[in-house]
Amino acid sequence: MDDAPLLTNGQLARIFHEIGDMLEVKGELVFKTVAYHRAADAIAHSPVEVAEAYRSGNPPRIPGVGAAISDKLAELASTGRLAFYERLKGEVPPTLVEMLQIPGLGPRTVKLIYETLGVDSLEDLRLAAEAGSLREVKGLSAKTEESILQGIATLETRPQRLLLSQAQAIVDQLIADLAGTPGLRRLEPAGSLRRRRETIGDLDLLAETDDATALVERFVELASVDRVINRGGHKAAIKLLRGPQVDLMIMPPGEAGTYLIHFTGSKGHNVRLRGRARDRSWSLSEKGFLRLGDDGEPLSGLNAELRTFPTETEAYGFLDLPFIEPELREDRGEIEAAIVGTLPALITLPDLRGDCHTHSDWTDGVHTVEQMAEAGRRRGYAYQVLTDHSQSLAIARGLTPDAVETERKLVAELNERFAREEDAGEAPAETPPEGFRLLFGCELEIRADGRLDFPDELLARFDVVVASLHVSRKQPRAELTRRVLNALRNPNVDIIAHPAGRMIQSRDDLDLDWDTVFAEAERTGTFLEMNGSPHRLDLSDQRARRALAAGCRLTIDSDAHRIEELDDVQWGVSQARRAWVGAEVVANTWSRAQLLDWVGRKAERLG
DNA sequence: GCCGTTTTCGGCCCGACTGTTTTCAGTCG
Repeated sequence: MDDAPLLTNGQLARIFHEIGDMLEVKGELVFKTVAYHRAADAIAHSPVEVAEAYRSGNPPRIPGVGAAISDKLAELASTGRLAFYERLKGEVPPTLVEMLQIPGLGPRTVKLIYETLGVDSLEDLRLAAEAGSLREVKGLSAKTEESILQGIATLETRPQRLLLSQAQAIVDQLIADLAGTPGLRRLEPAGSLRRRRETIGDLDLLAETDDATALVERFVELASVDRVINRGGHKAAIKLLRGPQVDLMIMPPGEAGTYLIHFTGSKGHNVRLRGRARDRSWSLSEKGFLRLGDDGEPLSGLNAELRTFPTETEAYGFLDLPFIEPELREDRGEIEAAIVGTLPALITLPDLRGDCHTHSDWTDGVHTVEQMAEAGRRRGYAYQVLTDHSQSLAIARGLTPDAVETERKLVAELNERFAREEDAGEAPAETPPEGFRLLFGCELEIRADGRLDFPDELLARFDVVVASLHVSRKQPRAELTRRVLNALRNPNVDIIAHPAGRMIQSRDDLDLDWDTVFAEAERTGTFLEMNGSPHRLDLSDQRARRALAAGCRLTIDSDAHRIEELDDVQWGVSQARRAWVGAEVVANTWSRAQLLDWVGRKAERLG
């Protein structure tokens, strides 16, 4: 059955999540359902193509996947189907599982409503709630009906997840709006925003204040609030108008360590930390560490012992762990690395000495070459590569070879002025000792037939060539891979820009043979870009980590089409940190001389 | 269903809020 379609990790994960959901509704043991969800997450995050590995007879060891689920994976890999899954779907109507998505409605209640009233779909549930028949079910009331109707409405208007950049803007605004609340000492974001995930669902805010009542009051009465989800003495949750849910948590002063860890997550990371605490006879929660007795329960009364810490570093230290950067807290090996002392030193924004991918109004950018260069100079860069599009990308008004020559002259003139100003001590104060230069490059289209968009003689005259693929994205894997390999093997191509060609939440990754691409990028010393545009973040964190493991070198670029977008490198740096990337493998942390030397010797490397 | 230099069986992370409740289950993060 090797001709059965090969399921992606995402598809496999969806199946196991669904199995977990169905078992929940069936009333199966909670730990069993959790095991399926855990396994699904692990498969989704696996760096290898799981189905492919199973089919080739080398099933990888995946934490959370034991004998039973491994058998099911083998069946799915070889036949594309799973008898157990088909049978479950016969027992539990899939529409019943949809009901779990309603906020506030869990498996127990869904099961209860199904068994009492026979309601098995969202639409039936809405009709039953409107007709007032849910209150006949024991334990449910008119209030429950109301909240279910509210939940269905929320579900129907649920916004997509926010891009990291959008979430950051909302949080910045909230923090500004809450600043000046009486007694407020400290207010900062936690959750997936702090971990710098590429998309964000809910927002989390942590506060220290002398007046919790005043802060909660002000929070739930913000002008941007759509409705208040809940409010207590020390926490509250709101839904913003046309925006996400925001959770506010108030910490006792001086005890932020475990609160920050708890509310930053991820869930998987926290579970691991609690297990480690329990191994040492402590129970870990956001409140701190509680000493456990011989019975495994926290000591109470006079014997109770609570340890709290003002900082995360001290809280991790209590578990004999070094501080773990938020971007690493995904339970993807960071705990193990922390234990043996091999956590990476992550790249930071100030490490960047240049930007290798920027545009101007000569093609599809907004600002002039000079404006873009001046902006890069004021950022303190030593270089910025101007990479306007090549001729065949008509939609971006790609440059002909003649236009390239004219633009080259303009760049040369600008650089002469920069050099004069540096010699005269008139350059901006931010200018580094090596000075600033606008390097001349292009964003070279990899055409549908695999050929490159400029002849080699012209390509050889650019300082840096960035190649990318915008057209015929739906070709079969072998075809697409051949196009990218052709670019990698060209002695003049220095960087592959946004290698996966994805747009977050709207366009899937190119179907490439990634292992082959990574191996060839490593062999030829061609950089793979981590594109900082918040819509792209391409390579993704997981792909970049694989590239790193394959020995590839990277760049982190803005792909700016206007001055303000030069700041987008910050999102690229976040993504790189999530991929365990250190500064040394990122080419635009190098000096201008090092970078130009490396790209100048590609022909040698090709042999 | 998964997992193990303290266990191959018996555990499996923790607490706040909500609602319908007279002491707690369900849900969520």
